[in-house]
Amino acid sequence: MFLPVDEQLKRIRDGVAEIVPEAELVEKLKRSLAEREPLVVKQGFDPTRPDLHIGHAVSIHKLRTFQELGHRVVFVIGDFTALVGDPSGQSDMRPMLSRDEIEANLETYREQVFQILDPERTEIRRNSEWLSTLHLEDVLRLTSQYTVARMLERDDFAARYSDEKPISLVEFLYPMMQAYDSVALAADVELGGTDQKFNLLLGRTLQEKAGQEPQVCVTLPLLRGTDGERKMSKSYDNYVGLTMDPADMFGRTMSIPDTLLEEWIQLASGAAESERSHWIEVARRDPLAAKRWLAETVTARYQGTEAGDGARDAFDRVHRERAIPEEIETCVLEADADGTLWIGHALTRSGLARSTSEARRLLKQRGVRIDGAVVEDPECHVSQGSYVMQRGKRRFLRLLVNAAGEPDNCPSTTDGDTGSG
RNA sequence: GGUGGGGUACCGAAGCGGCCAAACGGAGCAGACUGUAAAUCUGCCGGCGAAUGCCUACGGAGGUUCGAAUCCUCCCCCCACCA
Repeated sequence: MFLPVDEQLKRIRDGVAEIVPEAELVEKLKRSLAEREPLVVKQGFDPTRPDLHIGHAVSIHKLRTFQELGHRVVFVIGDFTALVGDPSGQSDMRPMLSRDEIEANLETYREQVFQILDPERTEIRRNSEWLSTLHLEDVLRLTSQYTVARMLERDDFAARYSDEKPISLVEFLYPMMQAYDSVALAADVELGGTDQKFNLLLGRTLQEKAGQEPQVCVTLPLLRGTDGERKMSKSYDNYVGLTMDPADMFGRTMSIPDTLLEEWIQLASGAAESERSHWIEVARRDPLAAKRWLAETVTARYQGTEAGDGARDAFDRVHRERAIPEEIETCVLEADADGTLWIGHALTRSGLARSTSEARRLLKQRGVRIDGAVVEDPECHVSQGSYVMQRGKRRFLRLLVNAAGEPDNCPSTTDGDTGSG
């Protein structure tokens, strides 16, 4: 399991943005090899957002690499902040969670993370373990180890400061806490996105002050979301979730702009280097082909080869042949007393539209089809029976209209993403 | 503690007594085009089963007015400068 340092380094380097400082990593690897002692590699995660996406996966796969190289991976859940909440009030991004909620989220994390990491060799730790026992004097000592000016160097603080946006004092403590996690674990390596660089470096500083050997920071490129602009995030709804169903995974991947292809092939496909460069080349002359390969590969990576194939076929059906998908969800709705159902209500009650007003708009804009035919008349009623109802180009539902008296039964079409911000 | 500037819809930002469900951008949704997209163009974009209609909404609570996002009072919150 203990590969030569060169070999280890090569595998670690692949796809990372930066290793600071690389020379120290080499030293650590050498020592680890000589003493047969694995390195402690940590990364922190926010328990308030338990939905992992393929952007997170970039670094989790790198953790996996360390694991395969025989090192000790510690997955740190930042539950302490979530327990306390953010008293500054202006940030609803850090809601207070109960212990039960945190436990539930942790469970969700496990399921997703162990799609990638080896459960046998992954330690999951909560930072409340060591943070909740600190006394104010400990905290004061910590805060004396860093200066405000240096804090304000951090990109987002600098930006907010010059934009006259508030920065509460606790926010200075978040990076301190994350850095202290490294001290508590005596981490050798910390992983994170490039936007985490500041926090990772702070870990080094605090470790040094604590008399430890500072950790090496390994940053990974941020995967941009399906919009091709912003970093992937659930709150922008530009993400591909690890536990999404295969059709959605495939579809969302297909929707990325061509300009993003190279980046995604590089970071999200998980393919070998030679294969990646092949498809990057293909992407230049035949983006569609490359994108289909990418979508299939990404889907197969998390859902299995079969799911990848299936998703591709289903996608082709809908988008290339403009046929209806083979499998669509069924929604059973109760007819009104007169035995019919107004199409506007069918849209709302099935979840295809958020409100009757929206349904009406869609109808006006000829965005609704029943059994493949555009609904021209916004007042159209359907009688009892089975239909395929379609909103826009890609949202389908099998609609079953029942006699009055039977309750509605829809597979809760809630894509109600309360991403809050 | 003092002085000044602010809080408007998902976000940013106009409006400062009626013409305001609120300009304009962005996001989002639908349509056209296409290679799934992107770009571009068009339309929509608080809710309510037709609506020159009703309800809800411009930080919160009251008030003045025939009429308030706009004026007054008190409160809450944010920012800057000075201390």
